[in-house]
Amino acid sequence: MRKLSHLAYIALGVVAERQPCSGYTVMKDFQSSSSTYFSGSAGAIYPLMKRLEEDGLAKVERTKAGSRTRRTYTITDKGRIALEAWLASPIPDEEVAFLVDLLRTRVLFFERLTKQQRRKFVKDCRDQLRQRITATQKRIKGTDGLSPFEQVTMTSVLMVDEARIKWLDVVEKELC
Amino acid sequence: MRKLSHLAYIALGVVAERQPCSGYTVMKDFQSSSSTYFSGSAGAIYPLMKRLEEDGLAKVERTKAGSRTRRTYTITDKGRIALEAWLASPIPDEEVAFLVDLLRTRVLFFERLTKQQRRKFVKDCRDQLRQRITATQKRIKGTDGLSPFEQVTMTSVLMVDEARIKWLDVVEKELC
DNA sequence: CCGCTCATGTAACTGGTTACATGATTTA
DNA sequence: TAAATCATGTAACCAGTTACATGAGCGG
Repeated sequence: MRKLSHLAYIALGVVAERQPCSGYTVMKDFQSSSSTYFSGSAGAIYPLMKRLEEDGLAKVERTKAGSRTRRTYTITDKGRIALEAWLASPIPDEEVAFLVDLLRTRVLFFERLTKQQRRKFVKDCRDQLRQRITATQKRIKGTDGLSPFEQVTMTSVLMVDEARIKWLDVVEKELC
Repeated sequence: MRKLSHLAYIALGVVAERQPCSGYTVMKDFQSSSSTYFSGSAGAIYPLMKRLEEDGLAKVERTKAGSRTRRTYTITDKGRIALEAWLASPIPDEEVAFLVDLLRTRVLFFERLTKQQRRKFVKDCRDQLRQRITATQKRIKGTDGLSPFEQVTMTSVLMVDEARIKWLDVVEKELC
């Protein structure tokens, strides 16, 4: 069986959680996720769902709706095993290290900015992060029916954003 | 002019910093970077350098070395303007939000793991993060000739990793 | 019946990836 | 002089992206 991408594993996890569900459900899940790494575009999800089915990780039930086929996915035993193996497998160092932060990247080239520009950058980022934090807090408390797993996942976003703000203080102190 | 990718801007920044330099230098810079988002593969960098030249953002000086051509890049005025525009432009929300954390993703599906497996996950992650922190600290202090910009950038990695460890404490408390 | 959301899909593209190949130069 | 590293590149591939198209079904 071909190696699964991160997108594939996450999609499989979504199916496991929300089954029986449509590709559309999976797509919407990605789109409403607080992480923006995957856009959750139709062009990514629908072919992926097909692949999951081809690989026997999910099974699909087809129903007719007028001229169209409606597809409802459920996870198979094979899919469950693959998902759990992924979840329980030792996390490779590269995955632990796989962190992207586009703010950090820009500071690498701060040399080319004037102090004013740097201060503006720091201020803007701080404002945006604060907004994001408030929004995330609201989402954690406000959304009912949020599983503890989803809550803790969002807490991660919160804590990392707080760390990023603290880091901005360092940036300001050291480089402005 | 075509829109530049993140990789392109970063590469342009590297050229600006290290010029005159070869594509190989840029490649090695990516590979030794503490961020693993880009692999810095030859297949990405060399075509990219060509694109930068085509777009007039970098200029290249060709010298002969035996049967091969050696290329030395420097940034052009146009390139400098593009780079500074990128650096000084307001950071779009999506970029602030563009954070990937593969540990977080897994916890989303923690439901499928036993408490033991969860504890193991937390322990493993914590160990790996601690190692990473130590390594990063060493790199900050140990590497001589590290610019303050590079130092602060690495500090970001440090602070975020520390936040991730604290988050793991929450995971343990709430979910194990 | 209009507009919105649910739902499914495809075509063209893009910007990466891995893997391979090979020559030049330095150093032990 | 052999091995390592510097240096340049390409071919095949792949998993995403955007943009487009279209139909079903429901509420006002």
